[in-house]
Amino acid sequence: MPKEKVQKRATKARAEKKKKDPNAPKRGLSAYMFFANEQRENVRDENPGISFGQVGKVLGERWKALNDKQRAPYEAKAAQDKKRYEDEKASYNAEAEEEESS
DNA sequence: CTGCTGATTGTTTGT
DNA sequence: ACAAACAATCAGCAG
Repeated sequence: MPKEKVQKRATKARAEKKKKDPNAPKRGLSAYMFFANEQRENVRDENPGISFGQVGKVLGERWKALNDKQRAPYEAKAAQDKKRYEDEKASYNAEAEEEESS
């Protein structure tokens, strides 16, 4: 039984308001982002002139259409991107510590 | 120790 | 510049 995850997001609105972190270490991207970067061209190429709504949906379908192996490269990228985020977090931690020290 | 939540990431298109 | 569908994420916090 999947837990009803009511994901309510408002994009930038959150970053603008809700002040949580001093330097906000923004996490890394997600497999979808890398996958979209490659597929977006392919999808639009097969669906010339389709609107964002169609592309977005079709894109998602294709994403899952891939096997774990196909997503592997994207997940791998996501993993690497996450590492990048780790660096931000590191700086964020250092800064937070410094601030505390100060 | 475990799980939940929130914030975030990038694409497309349109105004 | 931002809004939403599309999907992943996953880090930090709390009981």
